[in-house]
Amino acid sequence: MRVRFAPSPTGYLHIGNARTAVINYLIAKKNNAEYIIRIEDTDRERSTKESEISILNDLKWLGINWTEGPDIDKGHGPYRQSERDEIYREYTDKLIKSGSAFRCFCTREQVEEDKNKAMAENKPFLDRCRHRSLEEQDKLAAEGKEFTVKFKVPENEAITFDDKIKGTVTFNSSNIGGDFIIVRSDGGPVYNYIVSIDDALMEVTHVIRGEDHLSNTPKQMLIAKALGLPQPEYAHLPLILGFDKKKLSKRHGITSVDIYKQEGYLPEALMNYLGLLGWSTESGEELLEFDKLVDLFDITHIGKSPAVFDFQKLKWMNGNYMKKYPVEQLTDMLTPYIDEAGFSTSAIERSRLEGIIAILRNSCEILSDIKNLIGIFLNDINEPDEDTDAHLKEDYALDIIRIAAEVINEVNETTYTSDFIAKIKEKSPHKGKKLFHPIRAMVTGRLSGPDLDMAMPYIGYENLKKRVDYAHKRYC
RNA sequence: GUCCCCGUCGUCUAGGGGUCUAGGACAUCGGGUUUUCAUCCCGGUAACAGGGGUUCGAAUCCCCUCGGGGAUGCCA
Repeated sequence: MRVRFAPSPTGYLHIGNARTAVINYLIAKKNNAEYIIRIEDTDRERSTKESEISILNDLKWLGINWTEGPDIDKGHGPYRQSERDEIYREYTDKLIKSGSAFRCFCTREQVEEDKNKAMAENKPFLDRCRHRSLEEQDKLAAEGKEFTVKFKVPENEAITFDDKIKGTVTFNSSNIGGDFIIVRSDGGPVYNYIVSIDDALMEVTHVIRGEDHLSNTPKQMLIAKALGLPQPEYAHLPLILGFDKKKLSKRHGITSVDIYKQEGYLPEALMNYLGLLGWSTESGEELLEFDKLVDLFDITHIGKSPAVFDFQKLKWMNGNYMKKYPVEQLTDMLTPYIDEAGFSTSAIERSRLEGIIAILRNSCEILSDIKNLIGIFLNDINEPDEDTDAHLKEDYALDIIRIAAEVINEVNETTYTSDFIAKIKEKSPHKGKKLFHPIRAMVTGRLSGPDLDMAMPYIGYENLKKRVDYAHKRYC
């Protein structure tokens, strides 16, 4: 069994494509199959080397290890379509000579007009160049007339295939839009054409791709048939949608795998989420590490309907994967984000850093969450956010601030951790929420956060005093 | 327009004629723990797109409508 992922290097790795890559990978792993990467860079205008590199990097980061690709040629290369022109040219000649394809010299306007006419009459579009003889075509071409090469679609022929996800799908050849371009006027071959050739030549046995390719499948089958090439099995994955049920795009949130990486999502969480999207396990278990995911995966379990991408659930999953790491390792993972927040981790004692992270870790769902939390410990003073500010203006909060301002001078470096809160409690007319919430707000600058008793030792007496004094000055 | 695909809680899904007063997860709400918030534990709200059939019986089969998506000459 051989599967492939064929990205087009015209941008970053999109989360929807990543899903396709992941599903292919699960299948490959499950069946011990070869996993081929093929770069579909036939769009010369938009394809870039940088984007090929970034896509490949993102795939690696996700944990996908291909067995064949641009960097690993096992005799089926080249693995970039831009390097396979000779191969395609040969097939194109073959198709033209056999009459399965023809050169079309019509202008865009002419074709548009003909198409509209056919559409209006509800008849299949037949290209006006499709009957030209080879000699005639040669003559026109020799005259220097611009042409495209088109595949001659047979009339009224049933095209059926058994899609592994969608079931049996049938098209009528008269209904797929008529003769279609396989080579552009600039000589560049078109996706729908060479995908058939490459899949066959690379001996791909199972084509698993997005549903947006479903309507292209009959064209590709026709090509393979005309060329006498083998047909792969097909499976079309339902699309991933945004919250408004429209195809997932930038306005729905993050769609670039690279950004997920930057924001501190873990590759194993993304793998889990993407791999599980569209189906569920028998037990209902959802937190599945890679091996288990592979073990339980079965493409026939994937549903037929599109799925809305649930960012919250991904975060939930990510938080769960973060919990699996020991503090030491998690600290290493978090360090870049703490630095990014403007603190110099290299200047902080390691044991102190790990102690802080042990306290903060449960409040994080993604690595970058630490950026908003770490200031609780590392800042001298934390400016209260809007809600906290409002809270600190309450009468009971003001009482607590005044008391704290006294108490802070009654404790010292060594006693504050146990006595600061205790003494406030003694003097306070308030208890419960009206006691602890103001303390939290005053000390951390926010309404929620880690357990105060746990946090105190890591805040330090000096900073505590600064914060109390600041609050006293600001609010009283 | 035409062709193809799809339609169960807000979201991901289980369920393939009776065991469905429709199950699980995320989110949400409530309770408990925490002398505070969060975490954690427990519990609740919430769905078969609509209409016709077939059948003793339909979320499950068929048809229509509606809705969404995709393809339909030089994106993949």
